[in-house]
Amino acid sequence: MARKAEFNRQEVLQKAMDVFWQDGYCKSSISGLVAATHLQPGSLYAAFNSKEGLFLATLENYSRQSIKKLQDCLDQADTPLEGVKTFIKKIGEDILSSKRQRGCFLVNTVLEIAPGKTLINQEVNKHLKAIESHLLSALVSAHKAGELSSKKKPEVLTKYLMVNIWGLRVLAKTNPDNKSVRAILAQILTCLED
Amino acid sequence: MARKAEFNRQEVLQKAMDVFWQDGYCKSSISGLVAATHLQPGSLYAAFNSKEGLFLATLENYSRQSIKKLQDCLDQADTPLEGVKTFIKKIGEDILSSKRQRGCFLVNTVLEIAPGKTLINQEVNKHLKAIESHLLSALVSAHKAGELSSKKKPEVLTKYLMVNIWGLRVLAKTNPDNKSVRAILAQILTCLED
DNA sequence: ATTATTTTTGAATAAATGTTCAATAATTGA
DNA sequence: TCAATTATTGAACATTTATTCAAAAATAAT
Repeated sequence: MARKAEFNRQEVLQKAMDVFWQDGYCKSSISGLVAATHLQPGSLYAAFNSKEGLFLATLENYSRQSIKKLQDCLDQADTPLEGVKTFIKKIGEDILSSKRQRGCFLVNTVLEIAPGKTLINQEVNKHLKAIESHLLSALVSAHKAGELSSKKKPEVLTKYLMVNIWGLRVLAKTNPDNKSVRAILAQILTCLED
Repeated sequence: MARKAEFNRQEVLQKAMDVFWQDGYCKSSISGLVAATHLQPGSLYAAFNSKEGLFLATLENYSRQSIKKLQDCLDQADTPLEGVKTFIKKIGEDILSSKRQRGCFLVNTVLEIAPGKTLINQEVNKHLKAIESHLLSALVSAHKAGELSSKKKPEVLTKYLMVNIWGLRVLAKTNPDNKSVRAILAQILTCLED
């Protein structure tokens, strides 16, 4: 017995995420978000409470998509280790192919938001840990399957890979040339090969 | 035949840098900078032209200090390779010791500012390349001195190390525990040891 | 058709933003 | 002492900001 919402939540989230991802939280204005989402301020606030609320929703949206990408790599690979390697290689391809260098939305956000116990900080760290945890379980599987040297500790390897992925995401923002990206990628992957 | 400026440029730059480094370019307000530097808006604008101008000056200030830190490591070490190792270890110590996790001012800035050909983007990339170039010459020296396996290419190694340093700087913003940082650091350093 | 309920609209609000500038103060050389 | 020159002050400016809300529109059940 009421009116239905006219907008598609997922579409709005995607549009808003594009804005936030491109310009960062602080520089993204409500008027810009209104233009991008084709929702009036009132509708935006009715649906997401605040600029921060909308931002948190887009962060969650991004995190979900990122984890799905990792999971797809793992699902399609013959072995866990191959899946992890493919995932990392894809990050490299991503850097080389995409024209606009937006890096990683989560990493951008960690560095943009001042350190502290704000909601945004808590949430973005939660999302980063979720990705790390998925990567870890893949490497634990690889370890158990004997794909990794028994000397290697999956926990350490995972954290090291996360640091390298983050570094690659920074690299993405510096207009790197193809050759460099490929060479760096090869160097990173060596930790999984011996 | 004129009045002297009352403020010390270096002190003002340092205070302004603290603000920008802590909160980012966008979120740092002129009123906050006025409070931190004890300069009135008019004086700030007379000295630096604009918020952007002041920011660029603090970036340059930071870059100069960073390069000096690297150079100090190299100067005090017995060999170029030892100097590079010390520099990287110090980044780890920095992460572990400092209470407020501000990461690296340059990296924060690359990720905050939207990609494009803005002055800020050009300058921050210039500063990052300057650091990379200093690191490269150290590794070239190490290579010539036989400290590095002749198979290794200093250029690739440098870029790889830069990516890892950037990744460490992101890590700094995620409240990492001591054990993780040390383990990651050890893993990174292996590329210089075999 | 009527009523109840929810969504949409978009103008209005108060606060904060970066920047300017005329007035004032301080210093220097003559 | 007196100009000349430069620095400092801080109020004022026009924008832009995030947010609100009363009115209007749309839907669903009775």
